[in-house]
Parts: sequence; C-alpha cells; structure tokens
Amino acid sequence: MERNTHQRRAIHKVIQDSGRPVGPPEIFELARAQAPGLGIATVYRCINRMLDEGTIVAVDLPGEAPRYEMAGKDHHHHFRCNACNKVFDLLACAEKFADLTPKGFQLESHEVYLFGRCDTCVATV
Amino acid sequence: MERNTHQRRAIHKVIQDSGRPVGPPEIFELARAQAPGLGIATVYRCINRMLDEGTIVAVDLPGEAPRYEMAGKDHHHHFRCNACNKVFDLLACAEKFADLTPKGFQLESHEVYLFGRCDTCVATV
DNA sequence: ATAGGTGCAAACAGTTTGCATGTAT
DNA sequence: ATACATGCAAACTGTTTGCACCTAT
Repeated sequence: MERNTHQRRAIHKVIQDSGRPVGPPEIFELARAQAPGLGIATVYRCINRMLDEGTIVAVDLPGEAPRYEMAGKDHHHHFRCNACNKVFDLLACAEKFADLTPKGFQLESHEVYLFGRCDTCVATV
Repeated sequence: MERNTHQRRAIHKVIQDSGRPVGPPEIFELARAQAPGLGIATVYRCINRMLDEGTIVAVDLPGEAPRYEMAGKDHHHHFRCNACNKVFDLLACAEKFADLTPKGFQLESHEVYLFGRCDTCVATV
C-alpha cells in the first residue's frame, strides 16, 4: 500500500504548484526546502512512481533533460523560452498533420514544440 | 588543418548514405565495418566536429538519444515509426504556428514530430 | 618532421539500484 | 510490528577527455 510521506508530499506539491513542466534538479531543489535531507534518488523514485500511476506525464523537449507536469490536462504542446529556458504550456492545437504524413504511412500521434521568448524575456531586452 | 582519415571518411559515408537520421551506436557499428578497430570516442569526436563545421545537424526526438543527418536540407520535420523506431524525413511543412503562440511571446522557431507506422511496418501487420 | 587524429581507459553527468536504517500504517 | 520508503553510495549508460602512440600532410 502507498505511503503518504513527507518527501512524497513535498515532491508532489512542487510539480503541482509550479504550473509549468519542471525537471528533476528543479524538483529536488524546491522540494528540499520542504523536506530537508531529501535525497535525489527519492526524487527519481517518486517521479517514476507517479509516472506509473499516471499522476504526472513527461515533457520531453528535443535534446533536453525531461521535465514533468501534472497529468490530465487537455491535449496541448509546449513553448520553450530561448532566454530563460523555462517551458510553458500552449493552450490550443491546430492539428492538421495528415497532409504531412507520407503516403503509406499511418499517423498515430504528434508533438509540436515552439521556441522563442516568453513575455517576461521579451520585456527584458 | 583538417585531415582526411580513414575513420572520418567511414563515419561521413555512413551518415551520408543512410538517408535517414542515425544515432552514434548505429554509426559506430556501420563505420566499424569500413574502419576496423574504430573506437566509439572517435565517432563522438567526428560527430561533434561535423556539427561545429555545419556538415551535419542533430535530430533530437523527444526522450530519445540524438540522431544525426546531413545538413543543408530544406526545412523539414521527422516521422518516427513506432514499430521499427526508424526516423524518416518529412518533405513539407505547411503549418503556421503563430496562432499557437501566447500573447506577448515571440516565436522564433518550431519543431514538429509525427509518430506512427512507416509503410514497411504498416504492410507487416 | 610535425600537427592533428586515434584508441584506450579514466572521468563525467544523469539516472537507477542494493542495502541498512527509518517511519507511516 | 512490519512492510514500505528513504538516504547513501555504488553501479550503469551515454558522452567527453587525458595521454601516449600513430599517420596524413
């Protein structure tokens, strides 16, 4: 049976409250504030368990370490700021990728990533 | 000045001839056939040099080890077969992602990945 | 002859795992 | 009380680097 430990609560809260996909180092750092002495192994173990449970989903940007966000959101994609490297959720998805699919191929899913500058970093030029 | 070594030629040829993005292990394996005794470190060193020179570009699929393909192709994206895990180039990119970009954000580039089954794997059901 | 390249092994970074200890139930 | 969870350190994987030897120029 699953236990409701201090560490697990801290990690869950960090992912839930951040409002954008966060990676293991950031989770570790933030959760450690709530749970001093927290080990990085526990962060990874919790992440993997939450992935298995379906509580969170991985947000894998091409060429970057994985980030995680709460599961259950509507179909959406992500925007990464080239200046601050934060990743944000996009709300809509204008999906018409059928025309890109080669003849004879069967399309099952798609991923879209946008890159640019977030509003904060646009302002701070 | 740059030297034209046996190993470098083999690695270049593998990437050029494969016709689809290939990763270090595959490059290593195939190039080793041409250059026996080839070390994995050399593969990585050549890849990094070719990236610097702009001879090849990285194809980073979300959550997967990087692959590489020859540079200089037109703007395009990639399709990964969920069955054989091979990655193929897509020819066109008809999308306009401006409407996905949040207000105040500045769009600089985008990546699109399609997933499904390639023609070979569709046939082999 | 010599600058640059290679192979090997050690070093690294990110992630996972074994084990003894700790703790929620 | 005990099964599950944690922290630490060691193991592992993919990539990089130091160094002595090698080779294209």
